[in-house]
Formats: sequence, structure tokens, C-alpha cells
Amino acid sequence: MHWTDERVELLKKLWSEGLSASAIATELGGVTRNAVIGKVHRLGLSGRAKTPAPAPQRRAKPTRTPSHPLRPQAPTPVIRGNTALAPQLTPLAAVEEQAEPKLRPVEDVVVPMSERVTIMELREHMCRWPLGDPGREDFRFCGSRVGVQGPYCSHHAAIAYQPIMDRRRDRDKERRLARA
DNA sequence: CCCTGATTCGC
DNA sequence: GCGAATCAGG
Repeated sequence: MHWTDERVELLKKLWSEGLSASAIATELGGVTRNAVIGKVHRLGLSGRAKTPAPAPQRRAKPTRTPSHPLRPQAPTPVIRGNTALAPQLTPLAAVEEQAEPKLRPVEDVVVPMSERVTIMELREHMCRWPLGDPGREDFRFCGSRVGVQGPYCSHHAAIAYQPIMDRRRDRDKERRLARA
């Protein structure tokens, strides 16, 4: 595989859209995320809009002795990554209005440890309990750790699997115990 | 342990 | 120029 003009263009596009290096590597195919990152650097488009604050200037102790002197830091890039996704400043009044904590549905209170992941973030070991309306932007999955196996975490598995027989058996058992 | 980008340097 | 190995960090 090599960097054709088309692949480079796609790389630029996806990178500017904020996709991770690994996501881009998957999209392109035939390359690793390392290759993508390397190319990004060579193209000089690293450093997407991230921390507006000046760099803390870390890397005080190189773990290896550089074979070449560090080249002087590149001039501050004039072009920042896309700002389209930058959070909009919210008027103070609006913030205060929003500050009042709202009562949460019982489910959210019972499962505060919910990770609430998107489908892209969903992993093999994560609970697939859907939260919200699929197709909506804020649709998520639970994302908590699943039990021994199965698609749900223990909490949602308990909700999902409630065979009628079990419920009646439990009820009967309780009645029996209460009598004894 | 999963992931992220950054850097180095043999090829 | 390329990208695996490695690093630092979340």
C-alpha cells in the first residue's frame, strides 16, 4: 500500500473531521494507525484543535538519547483544526438556569455507573442495553461491563430476563416461606 | 487493559 | 518517505 493522492485526500478529510488515527486507518484499509499518524505528521497537519492553553512543555527527560539534535519547534501553526465542533460559549444566565440539578429517572439513579457509550465505542465486554431512541444523536448503549457472558450487564440482564415462570415460582416460594 | 496522539530511527 | 516500536497520557 502506498499514499496515493486520493488516499492522502481522504486522510486529510477524515483527520480534519476529527476521526482518530485508528479509525482513519480502518477506513483507509491496508494501513495501521501508526502509518496514519506518521503521515499526518509528515503532512504537517498534526495538532487538531485541542488545548487552547499553551503547551505545558513536558518531555523533560528523554528516555533515549536522541541521535539528532531536536529541531527547533515548528512555528505556531496558523491553521487550527476545524472549529465546527468547538463548543459554543453559553451565556452566563443560561448556565445558571441550567445549573439546577433535575430529578433523574429511577433507572439512572439505580445505575449511576452506566458508561453510556455510542455504538462506535461499544466493545465486546460492554452492556448492549439501549438507552434512548435509536436514530437520535444522543442514542447510547449502557456500556457497563457484561457479566460472565451475554449482551447485558447484571443490572440490565435482570431486567431483560424475567420469565413468567420464574416470577410465579418466586412468588410461590415467598408465600411458602411466609407461612412457615 | 482499552485507547489516544507523538516521537524516533532503521529501512 | 515510510511506519513499527515505543513513549506518554486518558
